[in-house]
Amino acid sequence: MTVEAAAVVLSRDFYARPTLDVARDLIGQVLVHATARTRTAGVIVEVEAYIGESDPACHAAPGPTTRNQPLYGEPGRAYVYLNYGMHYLMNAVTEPAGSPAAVLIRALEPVEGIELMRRRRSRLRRAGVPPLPDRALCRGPGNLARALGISLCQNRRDLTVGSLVIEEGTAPLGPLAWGPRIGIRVGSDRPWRCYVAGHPAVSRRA
DNA sequence: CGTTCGATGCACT
DNA sequence: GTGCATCGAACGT
Repeated sequence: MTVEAAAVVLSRDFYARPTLDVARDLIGQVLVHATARTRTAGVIVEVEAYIGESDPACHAAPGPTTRNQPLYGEPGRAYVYLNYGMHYLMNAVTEPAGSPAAVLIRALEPVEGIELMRRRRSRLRRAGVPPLPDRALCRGPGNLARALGISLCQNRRDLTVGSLVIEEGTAPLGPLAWGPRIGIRVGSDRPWRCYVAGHPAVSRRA
């Protein structure tokens, strides 16, 4: 007889803290999206912090707008938006309500529902093109959203309860590294990207 | 290896 | 009308 330990879901208090602390502590936790068919899940290995109206790269930089409203709201909720017209990017809202900030999830090491991930990621590929290796399924924020089936429907969802949650991880990962955030045109001086050094699922570039 | 560039939708000015 | 918190195909070396 086998007994599985019940997964512990991260509490709201976890998110209601300084964003850089939340970013660091999210590494190694497990992002889970359960649909009617299957659970897809992966260990977080790369994140970026976006902190306040004074951060020019944060969506709160222009002040409150329709789109960035979730950033000002309750911590522990999802902030999902469409980028470049084709990719959904998922954040976890941080800091107490009224303090607009979030952590962008940039890469996962897939652990569950890998075949479903591969199906969701499969583009129109010619015959003979090899399938994506596991480490590439959730490498990059747009890719992981697609692999987990995350879209605008998940915007504002409570990450502490329900079908989209972040659970406590168990296995320790390698040493962490900090560096400038990727792909932004402003605010790249702040070293607010945190990732597992040398992990194969971490997105490249610089 | 490396770099460039087009796809694509919508929030914001 | 402008500009993205991207991705991957298509080049060049």
